[in-house]
Amino acid sequence: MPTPAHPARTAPTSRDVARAAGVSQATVSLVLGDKWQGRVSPRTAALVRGAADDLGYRPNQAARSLRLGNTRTALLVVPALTNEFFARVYTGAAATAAEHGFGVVLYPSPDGTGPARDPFASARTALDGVIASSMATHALGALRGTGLPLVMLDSDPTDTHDPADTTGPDADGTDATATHATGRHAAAHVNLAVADGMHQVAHHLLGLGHRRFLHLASAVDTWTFHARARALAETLPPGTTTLHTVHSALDVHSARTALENALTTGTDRPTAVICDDDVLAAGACKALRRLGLRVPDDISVTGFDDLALATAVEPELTTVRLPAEQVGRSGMAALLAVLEGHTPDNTELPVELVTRGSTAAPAKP
Amino acid sequence: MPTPAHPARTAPTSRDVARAAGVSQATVSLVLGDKWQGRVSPRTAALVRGAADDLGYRPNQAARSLRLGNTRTALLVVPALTNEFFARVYTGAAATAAEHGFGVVLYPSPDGTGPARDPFASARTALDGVIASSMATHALGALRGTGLPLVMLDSDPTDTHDPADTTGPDADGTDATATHATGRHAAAHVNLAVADGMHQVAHHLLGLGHRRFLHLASAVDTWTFHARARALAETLPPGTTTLHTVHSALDVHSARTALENALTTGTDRPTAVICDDDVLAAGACKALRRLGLRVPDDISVTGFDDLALATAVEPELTTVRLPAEQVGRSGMAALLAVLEGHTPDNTELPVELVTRGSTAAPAKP
DNA sequence: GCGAAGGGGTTTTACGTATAACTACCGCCG
DNA sequence: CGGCGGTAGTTATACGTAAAACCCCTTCGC
Repeated sequence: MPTPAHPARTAPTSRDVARAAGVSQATVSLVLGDKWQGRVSPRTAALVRGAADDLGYRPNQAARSLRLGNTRTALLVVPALTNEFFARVYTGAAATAAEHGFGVVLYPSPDGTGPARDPFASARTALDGVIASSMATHALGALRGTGLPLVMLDSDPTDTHDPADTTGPDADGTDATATHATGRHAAAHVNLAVADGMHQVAHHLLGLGHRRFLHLASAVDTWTFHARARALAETLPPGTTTLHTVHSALDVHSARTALENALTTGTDRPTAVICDDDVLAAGACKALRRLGLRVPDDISVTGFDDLALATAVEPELTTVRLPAEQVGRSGMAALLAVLEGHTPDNTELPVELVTRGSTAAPAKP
Repeated sequence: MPTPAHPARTAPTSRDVARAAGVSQATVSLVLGDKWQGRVSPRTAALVRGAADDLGYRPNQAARSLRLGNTRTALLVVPALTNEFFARVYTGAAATAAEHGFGVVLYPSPDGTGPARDPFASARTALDGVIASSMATHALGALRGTGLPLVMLDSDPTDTHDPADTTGPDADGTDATATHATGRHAAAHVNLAVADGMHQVAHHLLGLGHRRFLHLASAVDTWTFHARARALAETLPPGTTTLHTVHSALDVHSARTALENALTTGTDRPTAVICDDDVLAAGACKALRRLGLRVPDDISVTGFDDLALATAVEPELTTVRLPAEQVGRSGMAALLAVLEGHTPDNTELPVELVTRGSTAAPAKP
């Protein structure tokens, strides 16, 4: 066996590398930090590098962060990872982060809606910035007041006071400081063109000949869903079309019962159900089947998001494809820009209608 | 406006708290670390606490980690978060971690399969331990050699050499050290009773009268899928039953084409398709519908995992419910135990057959 | 022949925390 | 009255890194 000289294995430090290379610790730091232009000879630099990966040296991140005052880590605040959309947002954000030597740590709501005292306690590592979905209502409150750079996803772009538009000025003098604080972290916005998406859905259905619509909407009280509802209402010509709205939680079962209730108590049946989400659309399809209606022959259904679910169900869903990974990438890019001192523009990412088997011309009466 | 005495806002340190409370920094550390029993008077302790949250003091995690030599952070290595199962594993792991003041950072394969040089580069923060799914084949190689405590999820429990059972002893003397190294991080295992799950599926179908089976298996070459195949083969009585196997990637489209190919070229049609995953089952249902076969009247289908998808499709899938969150919780608990010096037992979590509409007695010929 | 300019490093310091080691004070017992 | 133990702190140090400040030697311009 090899000499067990040092049985207690501890990670090699830059000083160990220095000793091995016969130079000072400072030199190691310069070389490995690529700051040795004209300060260290190429020979010595090579020597240091050799010693470093002989020893398998990895800089201690804690020490690095302490010295540099930054952590190269961002927090992504989302409602729940089991929602495929947000899993994809994370994937995109993490990819862009990795390209810049950043990491991403998550703060999803544990149970999907809990209050969860402190998002920053769960993120053991300190943070350089935050990317937050407006749907992550469980954490928006705690976000204010932290002077951290903030990027909001799919939230009201006219709202610069960002986290929580609650309450006016407080009683005591904290008002001025609060204004100052929110002013400091120049919040950037990354939004999806959800209004345009709803436009496209509506025009698609109008073009097929539909006139009576039901909007199966998310019960989550968030800008993105308000924007969809508003866009839908504005697109449908009044007088010649009717639009009813039903709200539901974002799961298949809730959607099914919501739609069953709406249709059994309903007046004249809609010919198309427009859903805020593919999950809702899947629930809608189940409800319709239960009621003996065929999709799309008797009634059309549209979704939103283009999740994997959209092509897993039968018939496949006509839906609006959202560039989820791109949301994450753009969000992280905006955050990185803020961290470099720039003030990025708000971005709005395009969406695309995907026509599949769940929509067709309405049956002749 | 309030006096802008200190325009450059920097986070308060323990020294600031000390100054505000009129004590030394060490005292602050003692009080806030709850180590002041008999060392600091209750009056002073209260004073310190008051000053601390007046200033909104939060200990600098980087400094803390540097001093303590640990980060209270674990890495969870999974194939992809868009797989609902692993999103739920994360949720469970993060919940248990939070209860113990730990954080969890993720290392999913960016594109679902990439090689991705270094999992630890992406995790900017240093790590105390690793929890890895055996399906995260992209990272298993890099995991070996890091002396980090390791918990394996759903991998061969008899394999203690854990990451990568590749290669025998190497050429040079690294063999001894390698053995020593793997010996050091006493890998714990958290497994699912997938074999029992397959037993239950098989007995359910046998009980309904099925005799000709097709196993739509995952093409991923991993212990968990081998275990399922083996369990299935062992459960079906030879002679009176037939079992064919088809492999597919883990997405709806691949599953659909795989099954279509199998059934169109096939000999005598199976009466039940047993799938390794709900996603595969959804694909199978689509294939069968395309071939004009009704589920479950003409042919039964079973899934595995009990994802949300299982109740979103029509008919709802008979499947095996896996306690995904519990996998994460148990994995994190095992890791925490290792970090406290214990050597936890391998755990096997029970699974449960959920009978739904995709299975029925086979049609009389 | 001498000051200036660099090349090639080294020494030193700071980051914020946790804790070991030390000090000062007081009451009390022998 | 000297010492001892307990109380209530303080001072000093270490963690590993990055970088500012310094230092010495050689070369070069004039």
